[in-house]
Amino acid sequence: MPTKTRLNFFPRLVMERPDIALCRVSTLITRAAELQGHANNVGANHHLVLKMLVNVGPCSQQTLSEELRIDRSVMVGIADDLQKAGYVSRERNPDDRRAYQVDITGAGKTALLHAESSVPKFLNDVFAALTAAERDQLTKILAKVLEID
Amino acid sequence: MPTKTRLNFFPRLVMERPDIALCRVSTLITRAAELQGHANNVGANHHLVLKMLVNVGPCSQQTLSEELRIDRSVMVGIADDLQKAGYVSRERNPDDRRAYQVDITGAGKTALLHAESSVPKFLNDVFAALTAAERDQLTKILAKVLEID
DNA sequence: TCAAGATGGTCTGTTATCAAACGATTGAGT
DNA sequence: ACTCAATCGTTTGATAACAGACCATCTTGA
Repeated sequence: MPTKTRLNFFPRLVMERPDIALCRVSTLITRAAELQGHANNVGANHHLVLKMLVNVGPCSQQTLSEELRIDRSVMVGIADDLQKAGYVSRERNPDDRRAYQVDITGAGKTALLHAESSVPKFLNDVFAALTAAERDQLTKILAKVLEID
Repeated sequence: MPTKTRLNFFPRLVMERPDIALCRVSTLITRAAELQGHANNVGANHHLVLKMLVNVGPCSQQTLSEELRIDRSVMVGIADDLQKAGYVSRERNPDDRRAYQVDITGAGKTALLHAESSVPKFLNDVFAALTAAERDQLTKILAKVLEID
C-alpha cells in the first residue's frame, strides 16, 4: 500500500500567511478546550464576563460586550445563562432604563474561582511547544495587534 | 453626560489568557478581510486549495483537508465551488475509485495569481501595528504551536 | 474467497458568530 | 414641549465550522 505521504505544506503557508495560521491556531485552541471539559474555552465567554465583573464592578451588557469583544447579540445569551445559573444579578439601571446593571453574585465568584484554577494547566497544554520567552513574545505581539482602538 | 468610560480591561486579559486573545485576533482578521472584499480571507479556503494544488500537484480531497487543516465535510463544498467556477478538475482516481483526483486548471492558476496579488496589502493592514521583526517572531511562534503532528 | 475493518467523500444536525432590524428609552437641538 | 438621532437590549436570519452517521470502495487477514 502507498505509505501516507507527508507533505508538510502547511508550514510554508504559515510563513506566507500568518493570518490564516492564526485562525487555525484559534480553532485548535477550541478543540483542546473541548477535550478538557468546561471552564476553559468552552464557556470562555461566560468566564470572561464573570472575570470582568469582579475586576471592574457592575456593568451594562453593552460595556461588557465592547470591552470583551463579544457581540451584543451574543452577550444576551451569555447574560441569560449566567443569570439562570445564579452567577449574576441583572437589574435595570435606574439612571438609564434601557440598560441593565449586571453584577456578579457570591455564587458567581465561587464559580469563577473554580474555573480560574484550571486555566494554567489548560494554557500549558495549548502552548506546550513554546518556551516561556516565546509565550511572552506572543502575548506582547497579540496585545499590539489588538491595540486597534 | 457621562463620558464614555475607557476601561481597557482587555489588555489584562491578553496577558492572562493569550489563547482567548488569539481567538479574538482571528475574528478580527475575518472582519478585516470582509471589509476588503474577496480573495483575502473571505474565500481563504478556496485560495489555499488552489495554492496547494499548484505547489504539490493533483490531490485527493482528503489530502487537501488534512494538510490545510480544513474539515473533510467543508472541503466538499470548497471543491464544489472551485469546480463550478472552472478552477479545478475533479475526476475519480483510477487507482482508488473512492477518491477524487482534484487538479487545478488554467483558469484556476489565473484566478490564484490574481488573488495572490492582493495578499501583501491585506497582511500589511492586519498586522499594521507590528514591526517586521515582530511579524517574523509571530510567524515562528505560530509554526511552533502548529507543530502538533 | 470472504469477512471485518479502514478510508474517501457526502449529508445532516448542531453550535457559534455576525449582520440587520426592531421596540423602548435617552439625549440634543429647536 | 417636540422632534430626531443615538443607544441598549433583543430577536431573526444567514453563514461557517464541526461531529457523527452514512454508503461505496479498498485493504487486511483468515
